[in-house]
Amino acid sequence: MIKVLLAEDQGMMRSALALLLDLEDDIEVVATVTRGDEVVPVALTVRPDVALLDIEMPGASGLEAAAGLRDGLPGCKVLILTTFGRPGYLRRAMEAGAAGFMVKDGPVEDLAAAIRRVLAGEKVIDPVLAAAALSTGTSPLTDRERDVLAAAADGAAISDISRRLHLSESTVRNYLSAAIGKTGTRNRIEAARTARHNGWL
Amino acid sequence: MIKVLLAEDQGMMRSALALLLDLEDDIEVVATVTRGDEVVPVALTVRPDVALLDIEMPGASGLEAAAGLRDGLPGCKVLILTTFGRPGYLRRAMEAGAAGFMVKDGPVEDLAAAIRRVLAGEKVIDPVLAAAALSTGTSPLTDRERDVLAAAADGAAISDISRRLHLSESTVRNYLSAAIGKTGTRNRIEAARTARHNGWL
DNA sequence: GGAGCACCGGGACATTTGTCATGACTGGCT
DNA sequence: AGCCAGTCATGACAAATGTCCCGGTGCTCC
Repeated sequence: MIKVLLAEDQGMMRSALALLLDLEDDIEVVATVTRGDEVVPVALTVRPDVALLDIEMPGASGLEAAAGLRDGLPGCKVLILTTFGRPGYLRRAMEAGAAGFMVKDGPVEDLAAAIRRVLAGEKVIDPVLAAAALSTGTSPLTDRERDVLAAAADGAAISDISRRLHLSESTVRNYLSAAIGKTGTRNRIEAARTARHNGWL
Repeated sequence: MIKVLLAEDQGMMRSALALLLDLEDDIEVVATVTRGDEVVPVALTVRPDVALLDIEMPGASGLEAAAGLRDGLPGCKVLILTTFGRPGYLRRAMEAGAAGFMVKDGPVEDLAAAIRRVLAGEKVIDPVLAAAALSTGTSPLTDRERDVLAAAADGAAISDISRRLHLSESTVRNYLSAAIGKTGTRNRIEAARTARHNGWL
């Protein structure tokens, strides 16, 4: 019996997946959590064989949770399940020690198959996405550029960002300008869009 | 037997819902579509009792599809199913003749119950959301303000927008300024955010 | 026949944003 | 030691943005 931990914040998706996976003869969902920061503590008590993690979750992202599991429960295989096939997500998932990366596309049957395959030691990765991740390359943004761009993305003015990050306004402008240049865009809005699209944010 | 048409673009959610609804004794998913503009044509051939529509879909939104069904197949009840509980979405859904509005939260069991209730002639609406929709009120933006704000939201500069919408740059600035004022925000990014959050975009 | 509103545009203005050159400090790498 | 990248900062400048006037057109409603 394969013991699965399911982390997914959207209620309907969570309950649907749990029901459908339980229908499989060899799979048992032993725990479901709705927040990223609940993954590791719960996993430590229920000891699942596979953790199925959404990326966008409150508390902590699935990628952070994956890194936590690698350190805290190395025997547990991590399968990332996400809505968005962002190249940067895949890259970060692999760096966090994930064994598989699936997009919430394609039928649910694939999911059970993927669970069995990661448990058998295989890596499960969408080939289209893998190619995109390789072609897009790694994020060109430095940590600070990412911070500043993320802050700018939700409408903060230069002065707001400078206060939030304890930087001078000039510095913020420089980082923002660098981010715009590196993303090949023309303003902060476009820069934030492409960064998000590539999973760099 | 309740005949259901399911419109949902995300593969995993679509197949999961279809499977689970088919497990119900009195419900049968007679058609699934992945695009908003497929809803009406398919519905006209399969004649479902209930249409379960996602809002965010390629081709046409679920709200547009709902309006199309009201005109083309008035006997068919429309149940909107969406990720985002935006007040404006609910309002527009009701205006498009929807019989119910559900958020993709809460368990899947609710869905089957909602289907039976709309078929019985009831309106099914999340009470929390209904209150939010009433308190938020209708969109203060005029058509043009919405157009301009939507264009600005994905990074277009004033000059880009003026070309795209065949307006003078002065006019674009005026509309944008009006949108910022009406949303009570400080720049186009914040304005776009709150407009999106309220379902005004 | 006003009053009100959505629409479209112009001009002037202050503010914000983005660019560029420059420099200091740090830590890592060779 | 020299070199490079990342971090933080200044100042100056051009360009874009946002605000506030103003004017005109149509349309609807009372």
